Amino acid sequence: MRVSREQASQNRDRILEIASKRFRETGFGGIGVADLMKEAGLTHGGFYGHFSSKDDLASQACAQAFDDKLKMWKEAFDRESDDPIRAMVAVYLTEAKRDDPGSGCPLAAFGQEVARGPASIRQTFTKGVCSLVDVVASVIPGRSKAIKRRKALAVWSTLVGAMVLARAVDDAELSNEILKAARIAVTDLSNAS
Amino acid sequence: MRVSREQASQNRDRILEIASKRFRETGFGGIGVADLMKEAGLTHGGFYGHFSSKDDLASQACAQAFDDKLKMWKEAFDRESDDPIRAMVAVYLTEAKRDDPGSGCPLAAFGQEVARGPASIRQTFTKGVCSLVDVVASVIPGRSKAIKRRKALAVWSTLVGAMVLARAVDDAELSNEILKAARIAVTDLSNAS
DNA sequence: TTGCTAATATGACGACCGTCATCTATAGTG
DNA sequence: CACTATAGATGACGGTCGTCATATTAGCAA
Repeated sequence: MRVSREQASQNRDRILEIASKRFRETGFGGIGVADLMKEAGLTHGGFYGHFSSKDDLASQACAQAFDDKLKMWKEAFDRESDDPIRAMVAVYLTEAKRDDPGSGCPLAAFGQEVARGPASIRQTFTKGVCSLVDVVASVIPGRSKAIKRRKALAVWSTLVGAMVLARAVDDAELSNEILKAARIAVTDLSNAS
Repeated sequence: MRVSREQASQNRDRILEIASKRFRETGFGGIGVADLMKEAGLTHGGFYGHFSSKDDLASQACAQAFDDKLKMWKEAFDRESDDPIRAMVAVYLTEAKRDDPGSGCPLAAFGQEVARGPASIRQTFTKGVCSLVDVVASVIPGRSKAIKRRKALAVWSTLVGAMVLARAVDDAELSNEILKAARIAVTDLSNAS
């Protein structure tokens, strides 16, 4: 069943897109190559024509999630030039985002698994962190570059921690409480001296 | 090879202790029942005499990690009654803790996996979160109970997010930077109006 | 149109893992 | 001391998963 070069390229993109979403939902170990391919409308055999291993796919899927989010935040900050951090918090720390990890933040989805995973994925993840930190640092109010960067790191830490805890917790009320507390904390942090 | 009741009870405790440590290092899925038992000096066969399933062990190991940490923080806050949050940050957000997840915070170790895991573990985790939040809320300076609780939730979010990111990242300098930024942010947060 | 190549399908292999049945030897009991 | 209940050992079963060998089909170049 050979397909056209264009079709094959589209298939590859489709696999990546699906993997990027499903890995965020289930973790890298939570879904297998065969299921991923089935969701892309293919069988597992052709996988290794596109990727050299599952780790290779994981790394590329992770990179794509970061690229998407990087673009998203850049555009959001271009639109909301006054109080961008308040706008960011209002988008990030929502129940909707909490309940839809598949289209959400790769930091909150992959962090712990990346720490235990292979070097290739850690590299990709680290690059993604740097990019996201830079984007936020560029819109943080502050006197010096160093302070802006320091605050951006703290903002991401709080966002990620709150999202991780809000997703892990069993109690909807507590979960919402966590999101709200972090919204206030991040806003205060970015506006503090 | 029957052993004394006391010995059997010690064996059970030993399995739990090892699981609590190794699960924090590798995640629940990162180590198998057989390896866990081998580290306890036993074979895999006796496992189901002590626990009804691996999930059961995971839940109990998670609970034990929370109990340990709860006791640890209570004692620490009893000793350091002035500026307890500064003391907490100085203990939690260190390179040593980052590099030794096995004896570290269950929130930073299990969060993402718990969110995707079975209900039993989520329940245990949620109870642990509540306890840890309460302990920190009790030592946060603040006017009202509600504010103290809100700040405690934000403190934990920042601590967990910073630890997750610091562990995931490949670059030692960036990792230390994250820890430092979070130390400052948490201290400021607890002292803010 | 013909022949070659590339993309995917089918199927299998080996490894790992959770769980359980069965066996054994010994601690606890009378 | 004899009996029995039980902790643990041995080994196996079934399922899942990553990976690869091979077959098949059709795009693409001559």
